[in-house]
Amino acid sequence: MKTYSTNEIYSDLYEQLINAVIPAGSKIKPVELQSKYGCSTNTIRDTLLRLSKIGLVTFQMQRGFRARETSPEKRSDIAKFRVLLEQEGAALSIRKAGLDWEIRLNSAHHKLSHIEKLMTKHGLTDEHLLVWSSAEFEFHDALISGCASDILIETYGHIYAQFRQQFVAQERDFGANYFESIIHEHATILQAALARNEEACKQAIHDHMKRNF
Amino acid sequence: MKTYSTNEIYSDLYEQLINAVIPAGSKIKPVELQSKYGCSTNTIRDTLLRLSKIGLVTFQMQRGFRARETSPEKRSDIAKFRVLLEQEGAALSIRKAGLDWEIRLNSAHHKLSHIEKLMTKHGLTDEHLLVWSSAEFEFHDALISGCASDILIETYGHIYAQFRQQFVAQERDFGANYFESIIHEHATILQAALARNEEACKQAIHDHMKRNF
DNA sequence: ATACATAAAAATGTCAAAATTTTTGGATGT
DNA sequence: ACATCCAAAAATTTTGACATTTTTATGTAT
Repeated sequence: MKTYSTNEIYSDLYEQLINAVIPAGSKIKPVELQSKYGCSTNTIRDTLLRLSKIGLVTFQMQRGFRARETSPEKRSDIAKFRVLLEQEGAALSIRKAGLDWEIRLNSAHHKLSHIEKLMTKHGLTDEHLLVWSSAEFEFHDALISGCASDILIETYGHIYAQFRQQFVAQERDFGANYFESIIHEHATILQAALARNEEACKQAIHDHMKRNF
Repeated sequence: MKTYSTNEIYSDLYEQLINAVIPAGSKIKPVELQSKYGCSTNTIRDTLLRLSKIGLVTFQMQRGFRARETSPEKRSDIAKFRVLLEQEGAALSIRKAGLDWEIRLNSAHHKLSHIEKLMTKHGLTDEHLLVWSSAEFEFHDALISGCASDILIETYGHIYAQFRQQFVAQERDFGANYFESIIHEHATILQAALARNEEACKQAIHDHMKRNF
């Protein structure tokens, strides 16, 4: 039986929350996870408190932990807030960042684009989806990485994670043209960013997300 | 000797961090707080993890806790980010909120205004500053309270706390005209909000904060 | 002096048990 | 049937001891 280090417990729970293996809104009881991870309930509690920092888990005194609730309103809320942060981060990057940012962004898009092509050619395995998921984050993260605001980047990371948590369980109808749209949207964002066109980039970010409003 | 409940420990540490009694950047060792609060180190650890959620405390595995660092760059960063969130929250409120929001905002301003008048008449006791501090938050919180975005309101709360932490220790030169300016700025924000003038309100929020950029 | 290795001390993390609080399920009365 | 109360069960929180890791202090070689 596999033994887990604390960091592995954290990562594992993170993954499960992001991918709705632990469904949004469900109760999380340290006692039940204890046996799986082979540690004390206290270590689980500790880890869940750390996960509550990024908002994947909610915590109430004497009432324990839950995977953050979801609802159509909450999804819309998160999506709109994500747009606000990403637009600001991208605009600041366009205004202030240098060549290194362009290179970072370009390379992140290249990687993402590569995976997206694979996914349209062959089907969508869970494996692929996992790789895509992290590549997509890296692209959006790169987009705002030139904004010179640590707090914006930090917050964006939390919100992106929550966004995943809220949406992953929902849209299981990845039609073929779903990914075609996404691919095009990412390209549009990249183009506008590299052209240093603030308004076009904001618009592209908005369009990328508007299906989730 | 006073005994503390866990919630009191949380509040007490919160206050100390907000008011830089625990200076920004300083190490926080559970063992040292244990005797003061009369509990085990683990309870302190638990509390500090909860405080790290709102960003007042940073945590690194195997390296414990620190009050969040400060620097001119970080202060500027937080101030600008706060403006972004508050502008958006206020704009959304202006667009969407109803009469109840206006009443809430007006009453929060009334309370704040009352305290501010007291402060200019009599001097600035620490007592006054504490009351003012919470009234100021309530005003800004009321301003964005009609935005219908839980995540924005939640995040704003965290950022406001961090803002306080970053700035309280710094500007100890509350000149007489410092508070006069603040009073005027709050009034300007209120006026623009009640007039449902989005652009004027955003401008007023920016002007209120720009000394901190 | 500087750098490096090592031992001692301090701080942090993990655990299992005990204490506290909340939740559950059934009995009672309206 | 519905609400209320109570006791049992379950879940959560706190504790103090122990294990691990990091930091500090000291000594040695370059």
